[in-house]
Amino acid sequence: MSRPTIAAVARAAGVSVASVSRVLNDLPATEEMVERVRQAVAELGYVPDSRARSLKVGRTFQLTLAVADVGNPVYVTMMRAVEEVVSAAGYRLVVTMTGPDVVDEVALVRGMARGYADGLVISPLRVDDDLIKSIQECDVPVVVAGNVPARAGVDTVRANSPKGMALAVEHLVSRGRRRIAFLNGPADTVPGEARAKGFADALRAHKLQPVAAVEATDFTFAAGRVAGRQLLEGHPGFDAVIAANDLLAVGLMHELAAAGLAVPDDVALVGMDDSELAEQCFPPLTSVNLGSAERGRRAAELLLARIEDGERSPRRIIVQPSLSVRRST
Amino acid sequence: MSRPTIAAVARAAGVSVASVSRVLNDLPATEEMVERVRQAVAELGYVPDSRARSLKVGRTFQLTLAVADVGNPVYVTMMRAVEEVVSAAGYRLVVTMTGPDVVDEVALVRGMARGYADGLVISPLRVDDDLIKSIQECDVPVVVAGNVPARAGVDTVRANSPKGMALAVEHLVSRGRRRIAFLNGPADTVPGEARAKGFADALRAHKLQPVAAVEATDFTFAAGRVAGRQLLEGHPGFDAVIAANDLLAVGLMHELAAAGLAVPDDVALVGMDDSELAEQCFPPLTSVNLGSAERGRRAAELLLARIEDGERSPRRIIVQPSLSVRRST
DNA sequence: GGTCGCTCTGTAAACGATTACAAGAACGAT
DNA sequence: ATCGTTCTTGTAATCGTTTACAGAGCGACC
Repeated sequence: MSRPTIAAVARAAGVSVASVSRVLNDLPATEEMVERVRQAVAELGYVPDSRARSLKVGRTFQLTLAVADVGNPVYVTMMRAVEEVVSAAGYRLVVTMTGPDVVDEVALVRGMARGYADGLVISPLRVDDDLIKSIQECDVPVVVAGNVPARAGVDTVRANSPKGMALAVEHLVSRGRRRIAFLNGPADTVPGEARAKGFADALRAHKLQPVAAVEATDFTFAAGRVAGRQLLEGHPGFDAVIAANDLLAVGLMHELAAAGLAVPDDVALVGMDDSELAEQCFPPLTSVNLGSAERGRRAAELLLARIEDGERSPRRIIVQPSLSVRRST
Repeated sequence: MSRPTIAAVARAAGVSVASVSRVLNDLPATEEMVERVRQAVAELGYVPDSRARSLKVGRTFQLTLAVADVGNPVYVTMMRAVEEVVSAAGYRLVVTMTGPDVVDEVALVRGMARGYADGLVISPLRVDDDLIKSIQECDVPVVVAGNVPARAGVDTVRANSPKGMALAVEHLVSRGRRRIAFLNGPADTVPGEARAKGFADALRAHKLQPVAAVEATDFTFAAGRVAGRQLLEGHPGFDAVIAANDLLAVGLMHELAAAGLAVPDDVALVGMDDSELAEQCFPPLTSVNLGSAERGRRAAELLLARIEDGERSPRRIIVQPSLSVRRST
């Protein structure tokens, strides 16, 4: 009833299990042996049990990418990049969603230990000591796509949000805008915090005062609409808005339209992430490219390198941003 | 150096491995035993090896969802729905990308056998005999979110594309449009074929002639733009377009704008899938809701039920569409 | 007090693969 | 003919769990 095991194949072929295993793993064997085993395998439709295999050899040839929200198109970009690198290296990529809570992430990292995958790329929204501890204790390599303290001693690849903010502000200023508002995501998240600080610094560098700032409850379209409405009600005097990601920007865009404000004529709008959505929305959104594809690629490479050599000193890579100018500014 | 095993815990606690296992699995044991084991586990930071565990118990408590393209927002909806159901049942969900080729799907299904997961939901773009065969031979349950022949005898959940097309056409007709064009995806895919047929039938039912039809090379935004351009160049005489999915519709929307045509005044536009993108784009897109969330949910339920009882007769569920009317019509 | 029954714990056999080791075969050289 | 080398194959140990089975302890009942 149940699927054949290697023992069944051995019996059918009239050889030992060791020989079957050898043939299957391309170890030296005679023509005839190969032939007999191949035939028995084909006949029985034998497929090796990867659990047993990985128990013995200690590797699963699976890598995991954990992201908070698959609905965020920036993760799609990252995912594609990671997938490309790891599959070229002979691994299978599996993606899991963690949700916005840090406890889920900790549970994931803990559970990852021993068995599910040979490594993990995680892009956490919020970072706390528990998470860092669980990463350090994890016995499979973990690389963080995001910002964790250097003293944590883990491989990281992160974006340069402040520089990205500077690019956005500079661009708006060059377009003649001076009254710049800020639509942030939750400030208690890693990107939220970084972007708030980056925004403040960038304005200061241009000797500008922030006109208004609101915080959305999430980095989502729906939260962007709600927060966008707040922005419009509270502080109507801006001529440009920078949003902490593209989803928020697009949410705001809808509220601007509802309020009868034209983009970019009345309000110029800059998003962040330069995700597919920036291209797809209308008008196409000027967006700060924080290098999500490159971050994904580098993170994957870091992971593979660490799997290769667990003793190498941790690297911290910072990917530089660029600006994709489109019609919204 | 390496992580502690159950034997190390047993040694540290001064008990047998069986007792440790029992405590960990909540089988009856004395207060004191539980206490000693718990302590040793905490001390050593022991985490059971899930490979060994699943080798023994024959289950991994992982389920896989395989989709062609994570960039397509319709899969995001489906993913969320599947995730909700399976995690409520105590499984972890992993997502893998197959790419557009059927050979990748076959390889995935074959490889899934024995070990990686306890079940699979697959949403194939293209179906051939090899794929069906691999599904039938797979020794973990597979449910297909899509259309496969009934004689294949596999659990399926599919959308009712023809009915969806009928809704779209009906709606456009009620809005006074008669010159309806069709922007399809690749016709050699399962949804492409179904939608082409549905479109033809729906027009016939209203005694209308198709004004124009083009095929995009993919169900993507970029392909939608290219095909949208063809549509505009070749056949300018339409007052409405139905697109085979939202990404194509949005791609076309950009080309319409570039050509100076207003949506919905000059051209009414209907998408399909009612994904998040339909809400996010501008103007918001009227879209046929093919029930992706419900399909995901039902597919996950089917999978769980079959894991429970492998002998039940295969079900074929058809989810009915509805229309989400927005400003594009 | 002896026997029964019950509960708890330990020993050891799985699960299905890989692989170290040893034994046997083949073959050429002396 | 004997020996040594090389190549192939088989036997059995192993990976880290779970769990069937048996033994030990102990209170209760006749």
